[in-house]
Amino acid sequence: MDDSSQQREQRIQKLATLNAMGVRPYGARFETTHGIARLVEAHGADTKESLDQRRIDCRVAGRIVALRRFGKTAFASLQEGARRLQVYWKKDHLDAGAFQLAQELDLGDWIGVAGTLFRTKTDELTVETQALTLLAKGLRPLPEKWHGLTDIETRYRQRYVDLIANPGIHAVFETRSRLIDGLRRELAARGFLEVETPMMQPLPGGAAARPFVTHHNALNADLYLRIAPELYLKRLIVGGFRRVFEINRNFRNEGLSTIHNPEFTMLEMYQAYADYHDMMALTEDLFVTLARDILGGATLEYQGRAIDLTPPWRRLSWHDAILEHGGVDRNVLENRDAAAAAAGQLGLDVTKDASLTDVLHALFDAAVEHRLTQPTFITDYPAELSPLSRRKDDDPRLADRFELFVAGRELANGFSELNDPLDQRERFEAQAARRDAGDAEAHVLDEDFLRALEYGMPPAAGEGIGIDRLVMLFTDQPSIRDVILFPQLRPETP
RNA sequence: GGGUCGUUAGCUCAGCUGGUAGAGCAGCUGACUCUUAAUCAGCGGGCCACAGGUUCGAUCCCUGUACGACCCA
Repeated sequence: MDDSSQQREQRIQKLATLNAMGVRPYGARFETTHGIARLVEAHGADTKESLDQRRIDCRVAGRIVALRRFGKTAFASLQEGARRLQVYWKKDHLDAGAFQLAQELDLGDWIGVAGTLFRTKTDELTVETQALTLLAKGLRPLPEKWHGLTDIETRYRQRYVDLIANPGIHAVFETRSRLIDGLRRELAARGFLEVETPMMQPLPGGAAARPFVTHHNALNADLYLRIAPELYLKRLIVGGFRRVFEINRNFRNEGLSTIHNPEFTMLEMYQAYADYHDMMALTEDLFVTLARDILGGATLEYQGRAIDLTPPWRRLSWHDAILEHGGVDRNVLENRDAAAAAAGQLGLDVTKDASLTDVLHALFDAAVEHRLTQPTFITDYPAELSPLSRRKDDDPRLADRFELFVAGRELANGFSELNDPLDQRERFEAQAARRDAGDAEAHVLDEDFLRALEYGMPPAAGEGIGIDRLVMLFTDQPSIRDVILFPQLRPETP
């Protein structure tokens, strides 16, 4: 961490020079009249004549990201966020101290400039500097101006450098913010109340995943970072909230990949008296509204593939999807051994005690998921795989459930909520049996949740939407690490 | 967890069949009062990821480790 380089040493030397000049290399307050983005927005279209006539004075601040000196004059590009503004100074128009300071400036330094707007003879909007303030001296050289920073590891570990060197990154996170903001706004407009439920839970519930464990000293109790807020949000439906949602982090103790980060952001929403068809319609409505808002239309391109979010989206049952995309014979859906043979042909490992549903589940993941490019609701999951979902009235082996796939990835999971406390207990017990058989991801029986259901939960539908994956889709980013500012990496070795 | 690939100057990258390392940008010195990958002249900067091994000799070959990327589970 304390790596030194020639350039860093030189810049530390410069601090002494600056001090000797009476310049504080780390300034305090600096009043600006404009942020660079706002100034460019306000005056980026003004003509040379108009600027010369009006003599617009401004005070701006930014990081020097380019510096072209010509002896007694210089041009610098100041960057603030993703935007740049050129400033110009010449010896004649600065006092001696300011010019001396200007001679000591380096790429990466933060400066504040007071001056007048004009256009250069190449017609670039520029601030003619009258006063110059050093706001912060940079001690480390910036990445190269042309190729920038491309080393992926450095980009994630030192995101601050990534944001300086690749200002386009700012836009991804601006879109992320607008997307989350838009979801909050749209849900509020539909009568949903935003709530917060525990991130630290005595029992990890609401999803099939391994949790992180932590310990509370004063309570002398282990707690789990939540894998989902589901069971708490449903307790709120029991308590009489009609429509609630939560946007927050979930934590799952599993491997990392381009679509998995151990902490990720999830929207979960619950609507009393509704069913899973209502949630599918709501999802279509939310997505297309956000797309029009943020992308300007219902179509987008993701990694070279055109995707059309215009509703209605295709609905396809889980079993039909396996038939359609798995290239398997219909008897595979009913015959465990035929299914195992089909799975074997795809190179999947099938254990002896895997049930028909387990094998079909593996087939679905391997053969179907990545083929679902256009938005598709896969419906009617096996109840066996859906321990918190209501059973279908006409076939209790299936659940009133859907998952949404776009661009070959699961983006959402929703269902009509199981509100029969006795059935829920049986489902938990079946999960406990799986857990005893070695399935570390099986659900844990939550007595308090069952107690809540026994007070009566109105019929309700709920859904979780993976925000990070949604942002990936909207910003055309290939990896979840590109939409999380500080993705999880192995700790840096010293 | 398995496989493949990568790690060389601050950054982006070369480096042949094994003979102790190069470029561009950045930096330093000088010239230059409207440039924008400014230009011109000169100069510095390296634990070649780390640890072993083979060899007279290793950035290069072999083994292991660390970190990363992608694919698979």
